[in-house]
Amino acid sequence: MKSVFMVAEKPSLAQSLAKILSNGSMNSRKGMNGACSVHEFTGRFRGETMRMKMTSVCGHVMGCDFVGKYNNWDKVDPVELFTAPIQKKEANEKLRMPAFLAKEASGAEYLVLWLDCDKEGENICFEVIECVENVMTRVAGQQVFRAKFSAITDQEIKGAFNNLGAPNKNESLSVDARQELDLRIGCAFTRYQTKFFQGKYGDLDSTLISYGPCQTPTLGFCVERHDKIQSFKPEAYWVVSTQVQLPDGKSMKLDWERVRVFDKEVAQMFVNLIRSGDKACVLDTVQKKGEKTKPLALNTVEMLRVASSGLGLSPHHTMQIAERLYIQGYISYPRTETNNYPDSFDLKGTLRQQQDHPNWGSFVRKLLQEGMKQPKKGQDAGDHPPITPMRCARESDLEGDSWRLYDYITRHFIATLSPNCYYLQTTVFFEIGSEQFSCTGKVLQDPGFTEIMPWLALGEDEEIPTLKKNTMLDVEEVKLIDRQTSPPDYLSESELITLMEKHGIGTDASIPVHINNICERNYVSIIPGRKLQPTNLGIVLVHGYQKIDSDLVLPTMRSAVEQQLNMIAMGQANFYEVKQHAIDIFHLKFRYFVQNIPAMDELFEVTFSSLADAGRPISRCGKCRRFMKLVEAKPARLHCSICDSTYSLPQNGNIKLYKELKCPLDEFELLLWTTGAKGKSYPLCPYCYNNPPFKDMRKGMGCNECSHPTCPHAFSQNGVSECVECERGILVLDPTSAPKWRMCCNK
DNA sequence: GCAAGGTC
Repeated sequence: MKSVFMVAEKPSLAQSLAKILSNGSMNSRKGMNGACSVHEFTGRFRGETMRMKMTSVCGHVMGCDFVGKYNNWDKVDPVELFTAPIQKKEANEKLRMPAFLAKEASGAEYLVLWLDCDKEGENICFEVIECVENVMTRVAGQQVFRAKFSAITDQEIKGAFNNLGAPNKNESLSVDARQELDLRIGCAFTRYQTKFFQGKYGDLDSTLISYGPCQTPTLGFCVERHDKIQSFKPEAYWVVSTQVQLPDGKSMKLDWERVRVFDKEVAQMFVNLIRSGDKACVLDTVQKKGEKTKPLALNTVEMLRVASSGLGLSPHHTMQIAERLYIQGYISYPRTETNNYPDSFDLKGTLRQQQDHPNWGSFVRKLLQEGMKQPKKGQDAGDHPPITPMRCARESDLEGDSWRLYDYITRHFIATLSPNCYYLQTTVFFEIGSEQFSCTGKVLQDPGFTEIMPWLALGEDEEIPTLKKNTMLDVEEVKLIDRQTSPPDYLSESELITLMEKHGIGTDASIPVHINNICERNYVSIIPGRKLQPTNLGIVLVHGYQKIDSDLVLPTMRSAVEQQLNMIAMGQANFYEVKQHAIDIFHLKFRYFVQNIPAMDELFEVTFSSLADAGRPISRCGKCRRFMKLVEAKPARLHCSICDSTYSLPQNGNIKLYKELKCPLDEFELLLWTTGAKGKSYPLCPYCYNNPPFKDMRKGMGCNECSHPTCPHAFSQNGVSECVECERGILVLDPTSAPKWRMCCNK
């Protein structure tokens, strides 16, 4: 019997697809890599009964990187990265994906690709083909097919299977081009900046001064807001505050139709005008029905916004929690752009799962009884259905933030099927001495969905009386109040997400990563209310780009590049030409940036202190015998101001002088690195650590004798260690025993 | 030690 090999983008999808295509009768087993499952069944394909095998990858099979020596920061000038050779390598070596695919596809006559229907998915199609084409059985005619589907429903999937096409090479090539561009540009700028500024300053407090086409514009948004705050000039303005007495004797404040004026004399004139009319005359009373609409079905970015502003959770943390809730079966797939339920979605069934819930069961039962409402019509991006609860969980089933996120997702889902919130709005218009005023009040009529999302509820009822036209009221007060305009606040995380989405910076899956990056690199700090306040480092970076080449930080840069790449995807432009053109432009931009780096450096100079001024003396240099300074700001390193040399150190630990012992090889004083909780420690020579003394020694090399992490031989990465025998001598690696190093005592 | 994009 012939066989068909099928591949989805992720394990969960392979399972759903196999279930549909096999009508629920399949044999499943774990694949050899432990991550992917294989589902087998028999079915009909091209008029024949065949063996079907459905499995998946885990996202991209391959990634790209520079070849060998170009990964060495010390041996390669970053400008070479624009022309350096690039290779594809396994995205995750542990998964052994190419081997797994080749093994499972072996002998199959047909390949059906069920990867996500976007450009990345198209690119993964060709990665899969590359892995399996040589192990398939050759038969006449088309052997490789592409399924195009827009929802994971019976009808859609079976329809796609009966109407297969071919993978789209152009779309895949546009992804190849993007990967290569991002790699060359990002790495060239990052390495250059990092080396330049870390070689000069001691208090940057970031292990990396990175640049990227997504992270840098993301930082740009935060600094833009900071600049607005800094350059804000408060302006004085005046408002007229008036109060009238109602027929029942109560007082009521009125809103001035002019709201405010920016000229004191004009304001005073209005006050005089108003005071000249002793009564307030009712011009009209208008009543209208107001409506607060329920939310759209939940997609990823909306979830991230709400989690940040409402739950105080970072996007990165939110995705980690959502991922876990998904794996445990509590919610649907959490990465989706779609905020419209597909027609086949079992809304009622999903709602019924929640009807016995202690927190919202009674609301759900009432909703089911009175008839749930149609959800609002949103956008279908063709990826996954909106994020919804998949089974009922109580507060005791989940912990802390997991519960809070599940609680939100479920309330949001219920709200999308609830009625809108209705209220009655009454506005009374007044005239006092030819100036107009009004007063508005809202009275709740039906809370609708706000009952399940109480934080969106209308405020307290503000009932105001309906007053007949021409009613005259006493004016109790006419006051001139002086105020000042206030600066905007720092950019909130949820505003940032909106800006990124609007400018096409990052994707639903990568937006949290970019935001996390600019926090971890210490370009911004999170202040209360999850607002992003740029640090000095973040500010001088962005201002520096603006001085040298503002394109580098412009939010339009990413979309401009993507537009070019879309030409490749649509077959309207040649892959090599477009890619080379973009590389050439950024190559020039890079050279220009390097030439003009003093413009950015001027900003660094006034903000940061030089390496020579930073740090505290700790140990003697083996060359000049003077004390070197330990620079403790990230990345921790040693600096000898006499030799003007910097020596990197192991990170994330404490560095102390080690018994004032000297390295027998180079006379540098030894240091002891210790790390907190587990109390790991080892002595090292700062020179040997950076310049391995023996051939074939690499940084971070473990024990080459027994590879045990606590074995004293593990110190071999530094070339020296305390002698385990006499505890007095120093062990050095014996190069005569290469390639198996051996320690020998110098005493 | 670099980017951004998939996903676990």
